[in-house]
Amino acid sequence: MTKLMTAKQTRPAATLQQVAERTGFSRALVSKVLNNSAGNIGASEQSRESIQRVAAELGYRRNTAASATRTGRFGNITLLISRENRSLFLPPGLLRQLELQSARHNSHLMVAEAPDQEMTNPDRVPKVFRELGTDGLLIDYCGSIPPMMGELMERYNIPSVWINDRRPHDAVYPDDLAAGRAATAEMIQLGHRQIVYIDNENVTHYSARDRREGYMAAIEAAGLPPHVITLPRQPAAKLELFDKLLGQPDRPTAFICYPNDALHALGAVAFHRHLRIPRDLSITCFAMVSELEMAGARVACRFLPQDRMAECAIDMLFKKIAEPDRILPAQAIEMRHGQLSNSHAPPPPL
Amino acid sequence: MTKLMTAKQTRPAATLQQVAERTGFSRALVSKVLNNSAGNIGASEQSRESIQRVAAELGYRRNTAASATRTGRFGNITLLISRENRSLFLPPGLLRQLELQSARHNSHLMVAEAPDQEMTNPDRVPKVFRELGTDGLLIDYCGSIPPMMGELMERYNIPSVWINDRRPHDAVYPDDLAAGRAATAEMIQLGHRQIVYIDNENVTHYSARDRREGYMAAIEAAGLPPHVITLPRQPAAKLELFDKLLGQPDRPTAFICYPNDALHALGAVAFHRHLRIPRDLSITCFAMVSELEMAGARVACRFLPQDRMAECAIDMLFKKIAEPDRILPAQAIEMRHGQLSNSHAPPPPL
DNA sequence: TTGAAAGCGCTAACAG
DNA sequence: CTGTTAGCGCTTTCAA
Repeated sequence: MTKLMTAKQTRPAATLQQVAERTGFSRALVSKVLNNSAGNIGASEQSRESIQRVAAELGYRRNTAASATRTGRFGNITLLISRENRSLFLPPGLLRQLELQSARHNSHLMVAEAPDQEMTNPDRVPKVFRELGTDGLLIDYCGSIPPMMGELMERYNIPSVWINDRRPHDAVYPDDLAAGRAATAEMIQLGHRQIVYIDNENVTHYSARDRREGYMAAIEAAGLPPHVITLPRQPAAKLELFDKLLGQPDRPTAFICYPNDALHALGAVAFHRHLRIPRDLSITCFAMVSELEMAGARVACRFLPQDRMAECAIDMLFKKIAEPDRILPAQAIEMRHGQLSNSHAPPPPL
Repeated sequence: MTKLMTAKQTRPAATLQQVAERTGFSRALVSKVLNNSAGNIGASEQSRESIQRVAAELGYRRNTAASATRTGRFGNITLLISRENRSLFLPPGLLRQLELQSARHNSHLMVAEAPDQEMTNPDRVPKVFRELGTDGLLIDYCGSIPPMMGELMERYNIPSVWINDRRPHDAVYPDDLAAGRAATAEMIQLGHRQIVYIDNENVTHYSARDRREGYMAAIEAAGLPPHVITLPRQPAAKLELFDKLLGQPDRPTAFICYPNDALHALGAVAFHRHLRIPRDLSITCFAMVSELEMAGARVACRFLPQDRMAECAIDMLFKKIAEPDRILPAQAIEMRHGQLSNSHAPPPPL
């Protein structure tokens, strides 16, 4: 008689077998009642009740692994994130929304780090590639995919959806172009003629490029002079730059920028020069939240609705899992904005 | 005539069986060679080579679920995060470090949201509780645990480690008390006598309390007057407050604060009043990075080393998984700091 | 409406 | 060193 070492650690959890024995029904029936979510007919009202009662009593929990072994569905999807910072975009809110949406599909969410560019050692390939254990991949990897990873993905052909990367198919990303254009158009609409776009210093991501291009498109369509500034690195230099800009007689009246360093340096200078938001200066910025605070003012932000993004991506992925061969068109998510009146007003008479 | 390949099938990766057939060896041997990470003796050099070659050829990948079914180990751990924002602390860096450490143990990292306080509907209990499918739980839930969750955890008794919550056992958290004390002590050491502590407005987390207590302890030990300020909500009010403070003849010379709103409002006012950092004003703050930028200056931060935190937590969890009954003492992670000289100096002669 | 039986793919014990 | 055998817990026919 072989004694199987069952990992004893975790379980006061009963098995189907045990529930079956206690109720007097077969495992098959018990399985149907407990784990067949879709209208579990095939058992009488009485039997069902009794089975459910006993299962609850015994603390039955389905063994995910066994179920997966049998059905071929693992009941989880994997969020693949880049190990390189510049290729990663994962605000906590997005992660949570992804989890939420994943749970709606009764699926777990796993997180795995994608291998580095230089990785070649097969031992260091992440488990998600080495083993067969996930139903689909949500790839959050902006920029170029490491060659090895591409190979692996081709080879194993796991249903995948890309987020945050502009690809023609199987992708979901924010509509940064439209966001940049809309942000600029609003300023123009209000009457601004000197609209400065402040670029994020160390960003290579397509989103930065797209937003700027949106700005350019709107500016050019209105026949206005474009004014794009790349922020210097030195903290003091930022202040100097803004101070010079705002000290001109023909100073800019509107700014579009990324948050943090740029925004706060601008805020400090504006405060120093007694320029009030939005009376003397209109500002908008891109962020993950609807508004930010900046030296005495609230600034309306153009932000990505993370819930929409997550819902779209996860739904697409499950469609992909259901029909792996079908190529799905990419979806651009429209960005939203906070209360514009907080930081938008017509330009002051100069 | 072979059938045309139906477009990209989710090719069922080869099984042990198939590799066995192709090599002529038994499944058992093949399994030993391919999946027994620990020095796979039990097969001759030749056999091993042949098996590995064929496995690679056929694209064999172990089926995680089947393996788990057999061994009772799922090969994943779950990060349980709170659905309520105020109880969640999960900077992206921490998530990645957790994944990294998890991978070191050859384990996947899953993410699940903990149920709300009021949740009672058993259908909405997350899958991680409903099913048996994870080896351990990393609980990131600061504050009081929802009663139902407590019940579930008691009942199912999954090996768990708490992060970010001060518990006597099975927990890993930043040493905020020491951080608050150290931050204050450094200022005192430099000769500051008017040291202001700026509280985070809407924080109920123990960390805020601990840091403040650390401040109080250091201040009292030095026989200095404590000065704790809670920031007002209105953006303009913040500026006013700082302006009043810094306008006094006997103004504070050092600040300890949380980043963002407080820091930037302070920065704007300091800039306006021509107070330079650190010549006229010393500042330190708590953050997730070693330094922050603030109106023309770099501010040294006291920050949590996320890699240490993750390593500690994950190692503890795997210890717990190995010996579920053993109660492990909690670990406080010492916080680190950036380049102090950037924002620390002796107080100016007033 | 119920149950018997046949595996899913893998691994561990035990022989040879 | 290698193969045989017996399951892990679950789901799915198929028959009663």
